[in-house]
Formats: sequence, C-alpha cells, structure tokens
Amino acid sequence: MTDDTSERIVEAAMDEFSQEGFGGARVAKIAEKAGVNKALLFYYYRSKEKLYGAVMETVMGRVLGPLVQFLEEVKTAEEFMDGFPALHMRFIAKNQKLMRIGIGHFIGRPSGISEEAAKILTAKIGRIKGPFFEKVNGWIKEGKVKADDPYHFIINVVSLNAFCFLARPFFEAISGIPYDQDPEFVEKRIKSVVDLLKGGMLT
Amino acid sequence: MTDDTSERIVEAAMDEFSQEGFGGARVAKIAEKAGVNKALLFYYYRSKEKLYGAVMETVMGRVLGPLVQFLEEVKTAEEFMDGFPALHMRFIAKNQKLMRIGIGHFIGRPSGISEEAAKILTAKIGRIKGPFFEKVNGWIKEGKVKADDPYHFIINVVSLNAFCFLARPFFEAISGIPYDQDPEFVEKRIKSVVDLLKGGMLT
Amino acid sequence: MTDDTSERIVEAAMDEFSQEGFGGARVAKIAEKAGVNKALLFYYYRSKEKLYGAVMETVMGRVLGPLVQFLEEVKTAEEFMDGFPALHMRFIAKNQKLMRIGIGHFIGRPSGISEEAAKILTAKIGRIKGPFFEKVNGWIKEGKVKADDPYHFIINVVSLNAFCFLARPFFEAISGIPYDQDPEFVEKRIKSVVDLLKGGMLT
Amino acid sequence: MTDDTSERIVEAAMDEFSQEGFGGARVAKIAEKAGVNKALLFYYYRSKEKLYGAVMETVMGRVLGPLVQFLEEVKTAEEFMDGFPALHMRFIAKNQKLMRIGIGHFIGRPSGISEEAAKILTAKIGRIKGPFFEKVNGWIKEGKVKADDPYHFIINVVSLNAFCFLARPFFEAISGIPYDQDPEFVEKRIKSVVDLLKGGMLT
DNA sequence: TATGAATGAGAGTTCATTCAT
DNA sequence: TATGAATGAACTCTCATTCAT
Repeated sequence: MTDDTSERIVEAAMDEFSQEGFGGARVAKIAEKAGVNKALLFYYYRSKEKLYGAVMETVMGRVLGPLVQFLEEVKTAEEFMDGFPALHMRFIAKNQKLMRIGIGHFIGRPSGISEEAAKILTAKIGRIKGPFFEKVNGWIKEGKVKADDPYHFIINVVSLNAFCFLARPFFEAISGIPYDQDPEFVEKRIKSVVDLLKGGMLT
Repeated sequence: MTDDTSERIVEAAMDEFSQEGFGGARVAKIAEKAGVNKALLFYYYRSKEKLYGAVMETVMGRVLGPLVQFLEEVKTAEEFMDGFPALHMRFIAKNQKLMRIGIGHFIGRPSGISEEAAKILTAKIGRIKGPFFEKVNGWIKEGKVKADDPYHFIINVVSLNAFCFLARPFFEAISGIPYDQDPEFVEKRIKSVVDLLKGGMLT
Repeated sequence: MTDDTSERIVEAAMDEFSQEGFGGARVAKIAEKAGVNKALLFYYYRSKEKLYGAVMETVMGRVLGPLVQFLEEVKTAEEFMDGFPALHMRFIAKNQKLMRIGIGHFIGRPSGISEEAAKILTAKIGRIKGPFFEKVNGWIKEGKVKADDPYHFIINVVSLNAFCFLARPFFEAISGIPYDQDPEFVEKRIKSVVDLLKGGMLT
Repeated sequence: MTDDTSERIVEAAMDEFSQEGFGGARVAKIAEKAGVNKALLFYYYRSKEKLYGAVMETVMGRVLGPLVQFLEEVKTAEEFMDGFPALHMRFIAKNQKLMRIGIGHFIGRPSGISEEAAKILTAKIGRIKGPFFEKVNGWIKEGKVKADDPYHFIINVVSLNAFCFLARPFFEAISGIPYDQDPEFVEKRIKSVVDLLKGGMLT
C-alpha cells in the first residue's frame, strides 16, 4: 500500500495546489482528498514545501516527457510546425490541471519557489535544450525559418500553445463562451496556430 | 489624507497580492507596506476579499484603459498590427506587477474569485468588445486578414504579447538569461511579434 | 439638542446592554441605534463602563421609584399583599427590558460591576430600607404575618414577582406557550401570587 | 487522556462562562483554566458557540437529572412540598455556578442562544413534563392543592427556590449581609418556602 | 457639539507541524 | 505505516478608544 499511498498524496496535492495555489492550499484538505491522516503527509514528505516540490517534479516529468521526445526527434522546421502545436495543445487540453500548476510554479509565488521550479525545469530540459537551440539556429541559417533569434521563436510557439489554457477564464470572459461548449475549440486553435506559424515564420 | 490613505492601501495590496497570490498575501504586510494600522484596512475595505476586489478593479482599469482606447480608434489591420503589440508590451513591461496580478486573477484562485474577476472584466470591456470584433470581422471579410475566426486572432495577439511576461521565470530558465540583462529584450520581442503577425496573418 | 442626544444614547445603550449583556454589547451598535457618531459616546460618557453605570442609574431610578413610594406609604400587611404584587408585576411586564437589565447587573458580570450596582442600589433604597424592615417586623410581631424573618418575607415576594419575567424563555420552554399568547398571563400571575401570599403568610 | 481533556475543557468553560457571560468569556482563559492549548478547544469544539452549546448540555444534564427523578417518583402534594424545595435549593446552593449559567442561558443572550437553550431544555424535560403536569392537575382536582393553574404552581415553586441564588448580590445588597455569613441561610430559606407553600397552597 | 479617520490590544480561529502510540 | 491528540505561531478581524478637525 506504500507506493499507492504516497502517490495518492501527490495526486491529491496536485489537485489542491492547482486549485488554490501554494499559499491557499491546505495540508488538511490534501490529506482528506488523499483519504489519509494529516500526519502521514509529513511522514512521507517532511513539509508542505517539500510536498510541493514532489508535485512539481511529477508534473514537470509528465508535461515535459512527451514534448522532449518530439523535440529530440524532429528534423525539419515544417515537420516541427505541423506537429508540435498539435502535440503540445492536445496534451495541455487533456491535462489542464497539470499545465496550470506547471506554469503556476513560475507565477507570483513566495520567492523561493519559482527559483526551485526553475532548477527542476533546467534539470529536466538540460539535455535537449542545447541541441534543440542548435537545430532551430540551423533552420534559421538555412533560411527555412524567418526569425532573428531562436529564443523568440520558442517564446512565440509556447505562448501561442499554452496561454489560452492558462488564462482560460480570461478568454472565456472575452468571448462569453466556455471552451467546453465548442467541441472543436482545440482543433480550431491548433489550425490557427499552425497557419500563423507557417505563414509568418516559414519561408 | 483620506483619499491618499485608501489609495496607498490599494497600492500596497497590489504589491503584496502580486507577489504572494491571494492565499499567500498577508494583511499585516499590506498594512506595513502602506504605512498604516492593520485595522485601517478593515475600516476601509471590510475584509481581505473585498480589498482584493478593490485591487482587481484598479488593476483592470489601469491595464485596460489605454488598450481600449487604441482598439476604439484603430482603423486598418496593418495599423493594428504595427501599433498594438508595441503599445501592449511596452505597457506590460513597465507594469509587470499589474499584469501579473491582472491575469493572475484568473489562475488557480479560490473558486469565487475568478468568477468575480470575469464579471469586472466583462464590465470594463463590454463597450468595445462588440465593435472591435466587428472591426476584425470586417478585416477578415475584406481579405485583409487571414483568419477563420476573429476570436482566435485575438487569442493569438494577446498570447504573443503577454505570456512571456507572465511566465517570465519559465523563459528565463529556458534561456538562462534574465530579461533585464538584455536591454533590448522588449524591442526585440515586439519586432518578433509584429513580424510574425504581419507575415502570418496579413495579406 | 444636548440633552436629547445624551438621552438617546442611554436609551440605545439600555437596549443593547439588555439584549447582549455587558460583554456582548458593542459600542458601535449603541452609537448606531442612537443615531450618533461613535466618538460622541466617549465625549459624553468617557468609557463603556461609565456608560453602563449611567444606564444602571437610570434603570434603577425608573424601576425603584414607584415601588419605593408604595413601600413608604403602605400601612397594613393585607394592603401590602393586595397591592404590591400588582404594582410590581404590572410595572415589570411593561418594562421587561428595564427589569432584565436591572437584575442583570447582578448576574454573571465581570467582577467589578455587580459591586457597583450594589452600591447604587443601596444608595437608592437606603432611605426606606430600614423603615420598611421595621414595618414588616411590626406585622410579624403583631402576628399579622406568619414569618420568622422579614428578610425571607421580602425574598419571597420579590422572587414570586420578578423571576418569571427574568427567566421568561425558560418558563415559555416549559409550558410551550409564549406569554404574549395569553393576554391574561400577568393578571393570572398576580392572582396566583396574591393568593399564595395571603394564604401562606397572612393570618 | 482524551476524555479527560475534553471534559476538563467543558469544566473550564463552565467556569468562565458562568463568571463572564458568553460575550465576556475569553477562549484563551478557558484554555488556560483547562491547562491546554487554545487551539485544542477548536479541535474538540470547532467554535466558541459550539463549546457553549456543549456546556449547556452538560449543565442542563446535571441540573435537571436529580430533579427529574424526584418529580417522577413523588406521589402526594405534601410529599412534594416537603421534599422539593429542600432538594432543589440544597443542590443549587452547592452548585451555584451551574445554576447561574443554567438560567443565565435564558437571559440577555445574543439572540440565537436562548432559543437553542430552550431546545435543549425541552429535550431534557420532555419525558416528565406531561406526566408531572398531570400529577399536579390531579392534586388540584382532588382539592389537595389550592391553585387555578398547574403552570403557575410550578412558576411559584421554582421562583421561590431559585431566584435568591441567581440574584444573590441583589439580595445581599438589600440585607447588607452576605449569604456566607449566615451558615443557616439555606435551611432558613427552605423552611420559609415550605411554610409558605404548605400554608398558601395546601389544603 | 459632532465627526471620520486612525490605532493598540486582543479576540476567535486556522494552520503547518510534531508527539505518543 | 498510520493515527488522534496536541501545540506555537500566525492569521484575519474586532473592539474600545483617541485624534484632528
């Protein structure tokens, strides 16, 4: 039951943290959601912060895993633009809690936390970061991609993919229509991004 | 000193909320930052939640004010793409705290709050929302803008402008370089977005 | 407007104190009930305790005034038993708030208060206390009244008159019927007490 | 130690509430009196009000228990008048704190509380209320007791027994002599009441 | 006389954390 | 591994009171 228990705790913590943020999350509620005694959280993870850390690790692993693989294997710019938004967004759409907390680490947190998140992030993406930047640089130099700077290329792509899910209530308020009511929202979104990227950055 | 005081409180609250989130923010610290007695916060704003509401109002007003004006006056799609990213991003860059809390309202808040934020947002943008959508629709129908849906057009623009400031530590972790160390970061970013938008969506 | 104001304050205080007790009463609520600014309470009566004292004085004056007069003038035991319960209870019934707070001074108060109430009481009844005890003693010695001790005679009378109004919700709970629903409650009560006293203590 | 602890808390609360009233009582002082941490009060009783409720229950149980038994078993009116005042008053005299708070529930409390007290009271006495009223009615109809109404008979008895302890400082102020200084006060009081009742209501 | 603004002290309550078992 | 009891520190909020006008 060991593994099961500690996993249930992380899962519950993920839930609570993603809904309430670090400061607003309640250890007691996490325990309740996990169906275990409060003291047990501290037995497994010595503090709320450490538990948060464990959640971060898990989240980043789940979020980055599939993406990293794609980034390692992708060859041409066109292939990237055709495939990445779809992969990224479909994943996010299915795991909004994950992404919300994943990015949430980096926003308005008590000072220490986003630094630690940054460390974990760097650790996770360390291996492909360099090679992928090289790859993009290559595309740019070959004239396949119109851009001055691979960094802004990446910012553009990630922003287009992620932001609308992060700030979902914001855009829902603007449109007046909840995403759920349009079953094709994600596919439309993917098309819009792919068109924009290919039209604006591909030669 | 009246007005001055209640304003100083909101200002301090803005600071604290943007750094710590709603749950993590401490009323005592807000009072301290504002240089007033803790009890005075409650004299003016009755509760932490109501104070948060007041902050929201202020923030939205400041954030949306200048943008709304631009959206009302802009005529052509080219004019929009040339002007909006610069206006939006320069404003955000100078008021990152504002934007962080502005968008922050909509992410991972204790349930009630993002609904209320949505209400305030709708109230603030109600007036131009319709006309601006019409305008964009016009551009699309005239063939000036390549897009299937004005809504996704707007998502694209806002995402490209805002996300990198919201998730700043994320991108800093990816690049390894703090924004501050590149004095031209904002201008580069504007150029990248304008190029992308004009290349990808303008005919 | 002076007199009017300070009176309105005492009246409001009487209301609040009688409903909530000293500890539960709120200065702000008294001010509100009186329709004046909180600070004005302190201008007139320098503290909550002093205000309470003023209320006590007023209450005791109003409560004891008519009774004392009767006690001074009454001649025979029969006259007393025929008249006092009616006078006392009709007054109480019309001024339940007064009596509740009047007796309330002596129950479960932060230490200092019932001592002070006792002082005021002694001051108010000082003049007739001795003579009335003498009078009762006379009745006993003459054999008009069956009692060993004038003191217990008085306790009996006051208890029978007052307690049912003080502990009104208690007796209402026992009978299941609010006093108000029986328009003759007070008269029945008077008769019951007079009968008891005359039957049990009068020769 | 569990049971012990929660009992110690109630005991301490009884003490504090009886001295200071609900509004004046301090949770911190209750904790101190009970020798436990303040937070533990809330662990067991969730709020000051709930704790007050628990105290009420306890008090009513202790106060009413012995009396109810007597009322169930008593047969004749004479037996009742000979026995009840002694039982009632000796109990009260030994548990003045209990009775003060017991009756105190019904006087000048923040609105909700006396209603709740009434509920608990009704619950506790529900079983004998009917039968005892019947019994008294029987005595009246048989001509054993002079009274028009069993309800007023009960009011008379309870008033005579209880009031002098409730309003103790009041009567002490009138006589100028603390009860404690007369070791026979209670016995004198019992005799006075028994004489009055038997003389005035018994045929 | 009257008020809105301001405050220090302390209230009830919550929370992350630890202890004993 | 698991728990109920216990705690210290801190939190939001309230209250009687005072200040400046």
